[in-house]
Order: sequence, then C-alpha cells, then structure tokens
Amino acid sequence: MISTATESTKPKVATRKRLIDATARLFAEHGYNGLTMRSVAQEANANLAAANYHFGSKDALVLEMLRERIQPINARRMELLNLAKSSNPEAKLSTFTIFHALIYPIGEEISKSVKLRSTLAQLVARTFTEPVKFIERMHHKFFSQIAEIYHRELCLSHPQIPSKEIHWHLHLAVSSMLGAL
Amino acid sequence: MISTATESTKPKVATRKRLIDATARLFAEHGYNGLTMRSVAQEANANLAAANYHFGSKDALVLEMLRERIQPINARRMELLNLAKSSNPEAKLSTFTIFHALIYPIGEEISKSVKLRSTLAQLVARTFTEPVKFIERMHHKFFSQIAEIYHRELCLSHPQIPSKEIHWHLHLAVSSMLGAL
DNA sequence: AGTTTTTTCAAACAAGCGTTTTAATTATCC
DNA sequence: GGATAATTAAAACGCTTGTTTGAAAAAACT
Repeated sequence: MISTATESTKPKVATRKRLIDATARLFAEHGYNGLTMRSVAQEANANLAAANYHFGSKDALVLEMLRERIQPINARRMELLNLAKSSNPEAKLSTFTIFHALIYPIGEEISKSVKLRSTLAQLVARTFTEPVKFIERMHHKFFSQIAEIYHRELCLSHPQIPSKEIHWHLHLAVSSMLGAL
Repeated sequence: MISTATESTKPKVATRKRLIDATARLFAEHGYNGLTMRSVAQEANANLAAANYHFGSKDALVLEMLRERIQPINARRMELLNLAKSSNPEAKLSTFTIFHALIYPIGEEISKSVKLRSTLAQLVARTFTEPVKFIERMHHKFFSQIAEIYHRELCLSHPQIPSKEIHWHLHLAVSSMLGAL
C-alpha cells in the first residue's frame, strides 16, 4: 500500500515517517554507533523489521534521514541566493548577502518546529564528529556541492582574493558556526 | 611479573602502556561505542584478554586512559595557580592569570609530544560529545573538582560579580575553548 | 465480491561484542 | 635450579547487533 491522499479517516502517522523521526532523535543523542535498529523500532512504535523493509539497511536509514533533514535547508539557501542575484543581475553580491543565504536557512529550519529545535542543531553537529566512513561519504554527497557553489560565489564577489584563501575562510567560518551550535 | 628497572635487555614497551596508547588513539578516532576490545588488542599487538586482565573491563580501561591523559594537565594547572598565589600572597589574582593557568597547560601538553598532538585535542573534544553515561560520570570525577577550584578563585578575584554569573561565564569560556579545539 | 500488492509481525540467522575460563608461558624470588 | 607469582594465549561463554525469512494482516485495485 502506498499512502495516498484518499486516506483521511486515520490520523496515524505513516510508519516510514515515524521511523525517520525516531532515527533523528536517537542519532542526535547517541550517534551512529549508539543507535540500534531495535531502539529505532521501539522509539517509532514499529516492528524491528520495518526499518529494513522501508530503507534496506541501517546505513540507508540514517543517510535518508540526514538527507530529508538537510534537503530543505540547502534548497532554501539556493532560493535566497538566486533571489539576491535576480534582484540585481548586474552587481556582485555582497559578502553579507552570501553568508546570510548560507546561515539564515538554518535558523529558519530550527525555529520552524519546536519539536525539531532540540535535535536539529545536535544533528548537524553530530554529523561532524562522527568519524564513521559513511558519514564522510555523506558529507561529500550533501555538502561539497553546496560548498562549491558558495565558494564560486565568494570568488566572484572578491576577485582580488586568491581562490585558495577564500576556500579556507569559508571552511573556518562554517566550522565556527557549527561550533557555536 | 611486575616490570621493574632491572629489565634492561628488552626494549619492548610494557603491554599495559601499549594498551593505554592504543585505547587513546581508537577512542579519539571512533569514540566509545566505536572502540572494541578486539581493535584495542590488535592496535596494541596484544592478546584480546590482556585488556581485561590489566584493567578489568572496557569501562575501566577507557576511564583509566582518560585519567592518565588529563591528570598531568590538571596537576600543572594547580601548580601554575599556586605559583601565582605564592608569588603575591596578599593580592587578588587577575582574571588573566587565572585563565592562563586554566588554558596554558593544555597547549603545553599538546606541544609536548608530536605523537600525542593529533589525538589529545580530539580526545578531550570526544569527551564532550560522547553521551555515554560513564563519560558523564567521568566529567564529574575529573573536571567538576578543578572547575570548582577555578570558580572559587574567580569569585575571590571578582567579589562584586554574583557567583552564579561567574559560574556561567566560566562554563561558556570553557565550552568555547573546547569548541575551538 | 475476489485478487493482488503492500505492509506488519514474530522468529530466527550469522557475526561481532565484552567477558570469563583454563592452560601455557614467562619473569621473579629464594 | 626450583618454587611461586605474574603475564600471555586460545577458546569458549552469553548477549546484542543488523539482517533475512515466511507467513499473517491490511490496503488497494478491478
């Protein structure tokens, strides 16, 4: 069965979403190694096999959860960036504008839901302290792309500064930001 | 057999020390849950049962490793603090002096050995991101004592500021410091 | 309605975990 | 050198892990 809009009588949240939410909470609190399929199943009030049925493996489950949490932030970043560019097609973007588009969506997403507030920040932070291999893959998958976009934008904005130097400044800025979380 | 000074022919490092060092490396890289007795044994070129023989349990092993790593830092802190106090018994200590005695020993210890350089910082940082219960116990055991000493010293130095406020400032300062690592 | 697809559930699997046990080996002391 | 204590080594112990299986239940579709 695929949940469609026709179901309206039952207010029960789809199992898939309950699993993702439970995974987010437990990952934020205990990290990847501390998170078990059984703990996820219990937290989500689902069967042990449910997670493997819906996502295939523990790796895929956590990866999908991170993707769903980070996706809207990155989408909003691009939106803000393109908005700024289209409002003034000729001029270069200011540093403030670029960093605003980078940072602001995080705050937006955190404020959006009180329930998520306690976990989203920890979630992103965990992502940078978990040395597990698949997390590194995930970094490349979800972040390197958007990092490159911002790097290019900053280079356009400051053509007199070497690209390499901008790279390090961006790196440092993001690290500090995450450290503050 | 207890390793004494009489052994001079064999340059082989004592198993106990090799286990502690291996534990430090693996704990810094993989965290508590990611560290296994088997990986420690392999990294230390020792038998699986060796760690349990020398330390009793995994908990005790990691705890002892942290104790040995943090002990010299805390000892040096007290040394610097007492040195400053004895050099000028009457006057209050300056804020700089107090924080210098708090922070400087960390840098000293990190610079002391190039081998430790890559792990000590990560080690302390891990200590604050690992939510495992025994790590919290360890915080209380190794840090709350020295934190209290510095809190008292700061209160003496700034009698006009409420104790509670100092507590939070100290907390924030230490957090920032560790974040920077 | 009946049929087919999708989802749940309980049980089991092999693999890895910390720990214990028992015997062999090594160092230390007299 | 022989007795004694300390250390190493291999194997096994229960237990938890992620994953798979096969049947039951629910939902969707015609």
